[in-house]
Amino acid sequence: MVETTKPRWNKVVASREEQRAQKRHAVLMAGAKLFCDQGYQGTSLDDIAAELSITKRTIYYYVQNKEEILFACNKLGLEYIDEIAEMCSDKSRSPMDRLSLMILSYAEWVSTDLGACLIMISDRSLIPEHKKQLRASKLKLDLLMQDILREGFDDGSVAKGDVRIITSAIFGALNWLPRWNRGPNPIPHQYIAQEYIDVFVRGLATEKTTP
Amino acid sequence: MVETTKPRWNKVVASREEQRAQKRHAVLMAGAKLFCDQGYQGTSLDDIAAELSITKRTIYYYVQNKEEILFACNKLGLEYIDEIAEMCSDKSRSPMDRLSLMILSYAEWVSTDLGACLIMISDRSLIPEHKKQLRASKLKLDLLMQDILREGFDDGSVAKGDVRIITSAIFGALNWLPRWNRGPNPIPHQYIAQEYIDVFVRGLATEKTTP
DNA sequence: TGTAAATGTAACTGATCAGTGTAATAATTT
DNA sequence: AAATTATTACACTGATCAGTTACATTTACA
Repeated sequence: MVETTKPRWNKVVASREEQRAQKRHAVLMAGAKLFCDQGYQGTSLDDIAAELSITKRTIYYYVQNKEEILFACNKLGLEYIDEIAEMCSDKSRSPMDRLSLMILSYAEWVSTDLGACLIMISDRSLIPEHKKQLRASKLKLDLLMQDILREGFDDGSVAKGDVRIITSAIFGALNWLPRWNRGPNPIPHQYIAQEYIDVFVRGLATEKTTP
Repeated sequence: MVETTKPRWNKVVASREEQRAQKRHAVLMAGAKLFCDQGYQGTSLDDIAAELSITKRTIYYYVQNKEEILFACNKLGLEYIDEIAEMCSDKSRSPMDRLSLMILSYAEWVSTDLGACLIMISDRSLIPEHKKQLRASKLKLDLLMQDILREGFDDGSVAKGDVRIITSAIFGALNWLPRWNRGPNPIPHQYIAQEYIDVFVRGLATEKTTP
């Protein structure tokens, strides 16, 4: 029997403000994890409180309401998306290189609770204003990927096709990751990403078909 | 202003038993549609009733409870999975052919409400017994795809790789379809499937990289 | 025409759950 | 020590919703 240690507040030496921020963050992380495991509507604030061994009332000391937890998780998740986008915008690298980097770093991100939460949990529970705020950021990587592909078309390194569809295939494969590779013993995301890169870049066929 | 016609009962000449079956089916289809759009927990039986312009009480004339609707939808969805599996088991066709056929027919299936429902709605709301019943069938196509890939390895037509991961990439891309291609003007699934086949079979690179 | 199946009405139960009110008590800062 | 901040205990409201009860009405079939 394994003793499960409840992740209580992170007791550290820090200013009140810092502590407050850390504790709020702990609420968000617990939320993200439970939302992924049980769905947003399937997770009660008492569940989140129990996960942190605190009371529901305390949660309301850090957030206004449940929706704010989901929204804040999504905003946090998108911050890393921005980092990936920046990394993959470096035009000194070849399109294929940047595409591989994108798959690699996106696979890493989507394996975190915040990433998985953003991917798996529908934004239908967010208020319209928040939904709107997130939509643009969510599209960012998609458009960047499309740009990279077009550059690849232009310099001849990428076989032509419909960028929207190719992009949806790549992100679809990656977005599906948290649905089957969560739990106690996930396959390392680096390994998966490398296999995905292999499949998407070189394809399954051993021989190029003659057109 | 467009007049939206409520899809009421299908009034046809049929025996009592047939009508009963048809009406039950209508309940399931309405359920699948709404579950996809609003989630299982986000859909009330009153929603389903409203969709059919009937009362909640009538729904209970055709099903025992809400869970039964989801379970029945999933079982129906899996029936088509079985058909695909059979089609793609024809060993007289090449592995690559069967792989393409699989992508094509799976893309079609996942574009239906029943298919999308099975893919998008977590089975966590099902009772354990029902969950167990479905799990095996869900795995069927996955294992078949893995077999096809291994056959391709053996006859040299498919480049070697980790079958579990390759399979997850293909099904991931396809399973993601209903998340972005639902609504009033979906891109035809045949078109998407063909692009996916292109990507997965020949890959994105124009040149094979020298190992 | 009479019987059984099908559907509606409409109120009700019981459970869950988001969010609040309040007061008491810890812990931390000044 | 006093003031502020953090946390608990706990009961409560109001809403939603699955599932029920019981009766009336309609439709189809024999």
